[in-house]
Formats: sequence, structure tokens, C-alpha cells
Amino acid sequence: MSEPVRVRFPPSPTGHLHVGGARTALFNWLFARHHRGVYVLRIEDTDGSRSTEEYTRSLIEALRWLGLEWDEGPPTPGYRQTERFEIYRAHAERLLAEGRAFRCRCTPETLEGLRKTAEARKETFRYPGTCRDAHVPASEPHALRLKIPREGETVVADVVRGRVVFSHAELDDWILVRTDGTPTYNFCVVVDDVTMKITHVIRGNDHLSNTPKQVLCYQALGYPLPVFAHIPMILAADKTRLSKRHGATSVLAFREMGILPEAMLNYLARLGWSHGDQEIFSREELIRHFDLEHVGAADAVFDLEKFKWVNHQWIKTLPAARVAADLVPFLARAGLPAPRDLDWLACVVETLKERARTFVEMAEQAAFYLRPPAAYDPAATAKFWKEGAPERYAILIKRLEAQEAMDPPGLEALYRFLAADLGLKLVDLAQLTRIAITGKTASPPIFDVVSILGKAETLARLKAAAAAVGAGR
RNA sequence: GGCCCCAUCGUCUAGAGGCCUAGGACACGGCCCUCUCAAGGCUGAAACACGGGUUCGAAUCCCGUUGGGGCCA
Repeated sequence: MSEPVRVRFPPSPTGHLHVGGARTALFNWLFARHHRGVYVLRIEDTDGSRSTEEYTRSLIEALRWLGLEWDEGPPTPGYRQTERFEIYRAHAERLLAEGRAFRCRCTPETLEGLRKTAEARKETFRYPGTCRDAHVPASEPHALRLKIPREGETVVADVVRGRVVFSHAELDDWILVRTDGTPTYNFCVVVDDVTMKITHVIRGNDHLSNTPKQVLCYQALGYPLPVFAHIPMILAADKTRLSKRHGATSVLAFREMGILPEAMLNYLARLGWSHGDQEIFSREELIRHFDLEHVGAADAVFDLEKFKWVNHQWIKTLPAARVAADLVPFLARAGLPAPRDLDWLACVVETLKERARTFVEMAEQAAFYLRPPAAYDPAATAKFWKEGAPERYAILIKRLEAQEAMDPPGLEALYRFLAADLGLKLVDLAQLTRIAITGKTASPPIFDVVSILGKAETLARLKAAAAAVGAGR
């Protein structure tokens, strides 16, 4: 048996969890669960100026909503970079003592000047190695740089991209610790991954370019390399990086939109990963089938239409009671009266689940169940409130008053009999009823609706409609 | 700008040299079903970026071009 799998998701609390981050978290989580390994959550909050507690809470809330629970991480101490400065310092000192790093006194201003000069000559600026062998004393202000071999190359063995070669000539003696004593991002990541014994680094492709620098750092530290897997990025429809201007991109925003966590995981998993022709995956199926070998190399465009379709599949699949429970807050937000109870709402959901792709849509469609129509659609009344309508309403009211059971088959039989009797088509009577009850010409099957609404409410709405037709509206 | 990555229908993808007359899904069109709207079924249109190789044979391998993305500042 090989060593246990340990993966991590290291978000920076500088914003809400967006779909790209969520997918990275998901792939790591799936990989860990598939291999019965450990999934670590680490908060990369070294950028003190932009990191906030609020975003940390938001990140955690989003991950919990998705059900991507971590085996190690907050609130256990030691999983936030700000709590780990001592560890970075110790590693930096060791690198210095072993001659793998050196002190550099070049100021940012000096370097900037050099960079400008190089740019003017249309050359690429690279740290010239000024202090490499200068033995700058600790008493002077200094940054700490990693000593990179001048010759040769570093090969990053990546599971999704194969061997990626970087020439050392392209690499700088990069800064480990800044003059102000703060460790840099790349250094923290390596030290964290090494001390947390991460075996597989699964992250966005935007980190591939940083990888050779990190590999050199692992080697300088004398630690074994993890397996790297750089997964494709998620782009907007215009093939640029997803950002606020492309609309909703944060996980919590999709929750507000009425997306199910099951659908979010399902859709995100299918962005860059596939399992034959299968489109719908439960959490368990994802765990069972997920593997890095089937992760593609090309970036993927986020498509809200398909995402909503996946969500719709889940709305149709999940038990109506569960959907009803999730729908409740959206009803309130739509300004609708509270439903009488959850069982009744589950019946409502049963008639709406084929028609609504999100909870926001479903709440909108559920409106007529919770209150009578405020107005009748003019196009609908123009079409159906013609000659004979008042009489037909009168007959419907009379026959419904005499009807005892409000079951859909019984109602349908009654309507069919009535239509035949009056020499009409079923659709004529059905639409008159639909308009009276919903104010529109489109709704779930009308007999189901009547059955759910009940006799009293149905008759009240029929009478209101009859009055409106009579009033010549 | 330098370096790196990527490239199959509009989009997500299957495809790991002959199984490809390139399959599935979303979206789009048509038909069916039907009390409306949906859902569902059937069906249509829709892609291997381009150019060179390698090979008996290339969407699949190699090189280049173009395009997109990323990292570094």
C-alpha cells in the first residue's frame, strides 16, 4: 500500500468563493474521498491588507453549503498562514544556513531601475545575482532569495499536462522573505505543503508557471515532491477570466439564485472532467468515478444555461419534500404568504418541478397557489372571455359546487362530460378555469391545481372571474 | 515583451492511429404526445483552427502558423 493521499484547498480570504475556486476544492475533495485520503482546508491569509474575517466566514459557509467538509483545518489552530510565521522563519533560516538561500540588499528602487533599463533595451529583466555571493551581513536590511542553479532545467511532472520543462535561465533567484520580514506566497505554499505532508497538489492551471520555482524550493529543503495536477481554468463566455462583470460567479450567489448544492457539484465536476457520456452524477457517483486521468487539459467556458438544466434535473429527481423545504425561503423572498404546511407545499412542488429550473423560478410559478391572481392577463381574456364565457363560468360554478371529491381524475371526467354536453372542447373549459385561478393561460395541469387549491378557493376564484367577465372587463 | 499551457459542433465533452459516414449533453428548429405551459419521445442543423510532415492509414503522433489563456513583472 502506498502512503495515504493528502490533498488541500488553500483559498485566500480576499473575496467570496467563486466557481473556479469551488471546482478546485471539489476536485481535491473528490480525489481525497475516492482514495479514502485526507482533505485539508488551509486559509492563505498572509495578504493581510486584503484578507478579512468576513470573507473567511463566507468561504467556510460556501464550502459547508456544498458539503465539501474538510478533515483538517479551521477552527483547529495552525491552518491559517498568519498562525504559521514561525514555521516559515525556521525554514528560511535553515535554507540560509545550508547555503541554499542568500541575503540580498538590493532595494526595490534599484531593481526597478534595472528593470526599466532592460525594458528600454527590449530585454527581459531578470535579477542579476548581485548579492548572490556578497555575503550580506544580517545587520543590514535584506531580503532572502533562493539560490537557483544557473544552468540546466527543471521538469515539472504534471498528471494532466505531462512533462513541462522550464530552463533555469528563465528563472530568478526568487525572494523567499521580503525585507520587511514577511514570507512570500510561493515560499509559504511550499513550506505549508511540505509540513502538512501534502501528497497531491491539485490546483488551477494559473499556478503552473510558479511550479518550477516551488520545485526548486522543495529540493533545496530536501523534501520529496508531491504529485502535481494543474487543472484547466473556468472562463466566461467571452473566453476571458470570469469576473463580476460576467454576472454571478460566487457560489453563494448561485445559492441565492435557487441552485441546489447537488447541481452545483454536478455541473462543476463536468467542467473539465468527464465519465463517458454521463451528465448527471450524484455525490456518491462522483466520488466513485472521479480520477485525475480523465481531467481534460483545455479551459472550459461556464455556461449558465446548461447549469440551470443540470439544476432542473436535480429538482426533478430529489424528493418533493426536500425541494419544498428548500423552496420556503424563496417564497418569502418573493413576498408570498407562507404555505399552510410542508406536505401541502410538497404537492405544489410536485406540479412545478417539471417547469422550474431554479427556486427563484419555482417561487414565481407558485405564486397563484398562495394568493389569487391580482389581475387577468389581457391577452388571455381577449382570447377566451368571448361570447358564452359568463354562461360557461356559471355552469362550471354550479357543477363544481355539486362535486364532492376534488380528485384530478374525477374533475377531468366532469369537465369532459361538461364539454361534450355543451358541444365544446375540453381546452375551452380548461382555459376558462385556468384564467380564473391563475390569471394566465399557462400553468400546471389544471385538475391537479384545482385539487391542490381545494373546492372553496377554486369556487371563489371562479366567481371572481365570472364577476369580472360580467363587468365587461 | 519573455516564458509556459491550451485548441473536436455556439457551449460542455466522447475520442488514447484503423471501431469516425466524428458519438452524447445544453441551447436552437421540426414532428409526436397533450386541458395550457412544461416534461418526455423521435428528428434536423451544427465541429476535428490552418499548413506541413510521419504512416498503408491521423481528430488522434511530430513541426510550424494562427488564435485563446496563464505566469513574470
